[in-house]
Amino acid sequence: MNTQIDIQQLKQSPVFQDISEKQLESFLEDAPHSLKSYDKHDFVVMQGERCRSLYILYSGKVQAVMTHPDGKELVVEVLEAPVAMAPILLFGTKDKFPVSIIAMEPVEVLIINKDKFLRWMQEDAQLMQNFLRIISDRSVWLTEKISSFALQSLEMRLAHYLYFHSDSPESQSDIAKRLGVARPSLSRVVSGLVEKGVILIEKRKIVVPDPDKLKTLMHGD
Amino acid sequence: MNTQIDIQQLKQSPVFQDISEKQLESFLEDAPHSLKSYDKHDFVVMQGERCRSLYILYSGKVQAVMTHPDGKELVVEVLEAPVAMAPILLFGTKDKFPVSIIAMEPVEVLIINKDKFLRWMQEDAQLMQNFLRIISDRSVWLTEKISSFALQSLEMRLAHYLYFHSDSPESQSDIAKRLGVARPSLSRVVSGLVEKGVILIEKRKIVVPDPDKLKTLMHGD
DNA sequence: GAAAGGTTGTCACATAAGTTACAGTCAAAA
DNA sequence: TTTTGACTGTAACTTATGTGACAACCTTTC
Repeated sequence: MNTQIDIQQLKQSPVFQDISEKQLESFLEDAPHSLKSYDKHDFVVMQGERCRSLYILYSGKVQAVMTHPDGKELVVEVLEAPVAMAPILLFGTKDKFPVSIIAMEPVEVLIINKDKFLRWMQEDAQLMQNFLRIISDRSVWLTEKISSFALQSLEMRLAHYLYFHSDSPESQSDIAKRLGVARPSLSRVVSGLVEKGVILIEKRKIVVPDPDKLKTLMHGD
Repeated sequence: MNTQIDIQQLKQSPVFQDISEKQLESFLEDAPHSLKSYDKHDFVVMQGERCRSLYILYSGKVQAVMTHPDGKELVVEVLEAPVAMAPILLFGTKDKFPVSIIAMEPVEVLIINKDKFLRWMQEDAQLMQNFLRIISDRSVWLTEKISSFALQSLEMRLAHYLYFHSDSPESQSDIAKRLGVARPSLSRVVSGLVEKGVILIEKRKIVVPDPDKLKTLMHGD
């Protein structure tokens, strides 16, 4: 199977950090791989689906979403190309996606044979190290996320979120999904922060004049 | 530094699964390591502390606890020897413990030089694979945990907890800490389950006559 | 420019969980 | 046995968040 992959593009991904172009190129020539396209709103992967390949987001932007039987949903993270999509599943005991992956815009996904990749990784110390760093950092990030859900109020979580996403143009509905709360609940807390003078609303967009004010709210007043 | 380490004991740990005794022995002879003892209630590690060694719980039982400024706390997990204590920190970008580790009984911790261990891991494919499996599985577990905190009611989480811990003799206060809620709130939900006939209380201990009944509650009625 | 569809603010109400307090019960220690 | 301390049930009250609904507004499309 041969597709025209831009090595330069791929090299930007943390998985291939400090891997030479030559190596990457020769690996791709050797390993079976394919490039799949998806339209906006398509499900790239459904929660619970089996996975026995390495998925790399080659272009575009996707959401990782957890859905619960009763309809509630949580947007766990947003991924932008180029980045590995579920590195955990390569080595874990379970091989089912814990989240659904949904295209937020037209998207291309590079699917690479798992066994070939494993072998390559065992030969290339740098690649292995990249991989270990990625999933280790991910674990730390997940642990902190648990802490925020279990121990922090919505106001703290919103402050935290805005502090790190002050520039992004997300709607309040979207932010609500990322924080796992109902939209009116979020709106209420947003109004609260406006009254406190921490944020302002301009043309329906949340503006943060002074991020330091948010910081004081992030760990409890 | 030489301490009398029982190789048999250590071999039971998932990190050293399918590693031969000989190898383990010769590694320990080569690598600097030490064995530290802690009493019940001691802090083995404080949240935020730096870590540049491999910590292996050699004997005893510890809790991993997250504490928040306002006093709320969450017992993230309970670890029983022999098991690696913070495998994430070996390869991640951050090197600070995201949780405190507290001894639940007298405990011994084996502290091994990180660089030696890394080198060993790069030489031994089996060890590397064990390690990858452990942190991958951990990520899946953390992801599911986030889902339960963000999307599930306390009743669902309690049902889930009891389903997997029906035999353990934990007090309600302890369970409350594991679920990250106030003790009276948990007591209320426990009473609710008793009324529903799903569990019963015998001598202050929660008894689960029929785990299948719990299962139906785990994912929302 | 009108229509359609999505986004926001807000309200009234319902439910879930936190807080504080206190009394009853059990179990270990003296 | 008595005492002490920890654990439990529960009550009254507060606070946080969810639910459903609606009108106002903005943006895109026709």
